[in-house]
Amino acid sequence: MNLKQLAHMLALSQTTVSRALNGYPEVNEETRRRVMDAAKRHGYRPNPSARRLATGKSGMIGYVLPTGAAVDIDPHFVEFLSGLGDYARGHELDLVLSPADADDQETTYRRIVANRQVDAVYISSPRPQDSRVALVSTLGIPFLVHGRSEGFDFDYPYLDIDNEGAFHEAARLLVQLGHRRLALINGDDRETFAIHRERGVRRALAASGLTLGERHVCSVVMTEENGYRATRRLLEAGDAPTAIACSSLIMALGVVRAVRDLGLTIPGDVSLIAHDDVFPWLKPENFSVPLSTTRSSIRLAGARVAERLAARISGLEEGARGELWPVDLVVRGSVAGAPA
Amino acid sequence: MNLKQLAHMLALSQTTVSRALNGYPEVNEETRRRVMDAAKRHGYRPNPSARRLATGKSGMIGYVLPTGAAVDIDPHFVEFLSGLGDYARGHELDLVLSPADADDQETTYRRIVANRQVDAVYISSPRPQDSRVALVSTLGIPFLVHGRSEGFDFDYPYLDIDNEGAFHEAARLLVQLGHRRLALINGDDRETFAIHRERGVRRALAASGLTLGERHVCSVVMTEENGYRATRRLLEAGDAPTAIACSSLIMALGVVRAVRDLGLTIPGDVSLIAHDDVFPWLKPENFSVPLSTTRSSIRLAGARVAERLAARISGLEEGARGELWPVDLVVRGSVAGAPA
DNA sequence: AGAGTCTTCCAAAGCGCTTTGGCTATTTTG
DNA sequence: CAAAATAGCCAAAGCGCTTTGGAAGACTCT
Repeated sequence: MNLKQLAHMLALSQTTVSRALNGYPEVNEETRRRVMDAAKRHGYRPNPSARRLATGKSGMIGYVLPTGAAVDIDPHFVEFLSGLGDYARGHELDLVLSPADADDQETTYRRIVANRQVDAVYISSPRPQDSRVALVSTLGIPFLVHGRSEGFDFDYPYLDIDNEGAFHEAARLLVQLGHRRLALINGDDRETFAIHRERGVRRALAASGLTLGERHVCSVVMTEENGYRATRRLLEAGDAPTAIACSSLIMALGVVRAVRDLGLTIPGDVSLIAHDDVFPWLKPENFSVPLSTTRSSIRLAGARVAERLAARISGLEEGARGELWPVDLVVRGSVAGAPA
Repeated sequence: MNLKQLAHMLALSQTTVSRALNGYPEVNEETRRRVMDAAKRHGYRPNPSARRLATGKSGMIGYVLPTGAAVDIDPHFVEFLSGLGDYARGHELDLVLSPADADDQETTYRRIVANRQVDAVYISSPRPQDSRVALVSTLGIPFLVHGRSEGFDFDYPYLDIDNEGAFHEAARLLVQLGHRRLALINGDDRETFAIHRERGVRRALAASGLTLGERHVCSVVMTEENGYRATRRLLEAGDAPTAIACSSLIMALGVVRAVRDLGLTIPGDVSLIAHDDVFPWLKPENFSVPLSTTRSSIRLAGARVAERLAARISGLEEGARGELWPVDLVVRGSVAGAPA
């Protein structure tokens, strides 16, 4: 059942039927009702390929997926995806993932924009001066950054959580508890979120005249193993920290294991606060010692990103609106006063 | 730069240019060279929307993503996706995720097929008599099942790992070590993989005249917390098992925590074998006691699924070819002889 | 009553590609 | 050497939708 048939069956022109269905004003309400009625009755669904060719709109949002033999997709991605799905479902919005060589994403961005394969894209895990952000904003496709870049002379729309604030709060709490030597086990410090977190910790320390020792901050891919190694290194050194801030729950698993392996305890010897993106399959309250966390649901962020992208596509949202979500600090058993 | 312009510039018809580029035989090799050359020089890329309208092919593979407030996407998915990406990248294959209400995926399948939005789909986490498999095979779109369904009177193409064999081997090893009371902490037993694993364990036990006690098998969503709870329940009961087979590394985290909480040790009091899908961020050898596992890379499976789907799209693969991958049993420190 | 304004509809021209059905040389065949 | 086959190209017809530029009729206004 296509437009032609439907129009013929209604003894109307394709034009009128098309306009009736798409809500154009120049069609009699009575006629519109007839058309919509017939369309529903015959299960007419406009062919998206055709509509797309005619309008250039695809009804999809895009994501360039960095891949490569040495590249692992972040497990956070799946939760973010759940959120996207929560919104997209029921809005007939599909998501297209375009895998690209992690070292050359530009080609892919250009392709999907030139081909008008998607109506909007989002960018995640941005870095300062992220070339994707610059590229996409010149390409002129609606987009949204999940996270923030930095160092541009232009603004752009984003959704980010207050990483700096979160880690500032976390570090401030630890300092208040008497800790003088903090360590930060961070994610990849080429990414903005990690930079912001470090900034937060440093700011809290500075407020009490403290600093983050050179060897007390490390930046690694967020795996359990890396959390373990970093912790061993920190705690086996001379000026071992008495408190650790950690950028992910998965790394925190490694931290906990390392502390135990060394015959130390949390929070007796070491206090620990980690960031929690709220996974259904790994919860901080279920750690052997319930973990204090800075908490922000990445799934909710995914839903909001989808919602805003949809708004941008339909022109409801414009401009470089930035949205910064506060982060909860949830205190549980893994923090205590500094050991004597 | 579109076909028309390119044709005009070459003083050829669109027909000839199109045929030259698409490798049709009825064009002079000399001419073809000229055309391809010009196309490359001017960076001509056929408009996919137009091609799609004309041919009905989209160059994308589809996946219906079950979503819902109570539905969590499996973290395994992200690794599978990495694998898909590994293949798809460089083949200009995009992946479209169509979020659907988990309780009504049929509508979405029908939509993407009717709209010819994708050239092929894959189905994951199938159950016996899975309605998606039946549906998709009547809809007549190329597809591949990752995992297996059961109980159909027709065959279908799939890629699965030998779950039964894997858990059979694991259980057999435990029995050989003298264990008499095994327990299985399984995933959702409405899914085929879980059924097969249980079958494998039972078969191994039966071979030695043993059985899997009713209360020694449990089926839960594979989270750390559920692994913990299941283990507590198992070990605190009267006829506590001396060995546990566990369907995922994430659950195994909970198992380990529960064992420790009860003041028991692995493998002194309890032996443990878990299934490992090979995550980069959580490795069995890094558990406090290195974990014995049945190992099969889900990422490799993802790549193979993409490869086979591509083959099916281009007609290189046909029929109901099933592919069953063997699973490695990797023995590490978490298993030992049964306690006296 | 005539001019001007709405309202409601339509024919036809795209969008950019693939594919069908010829048409003209050129080569092969009996 | 005439007939048949082949190679190489093209014009035009789709694919199914949106949108432009009218046009016909109804209505308002002076």
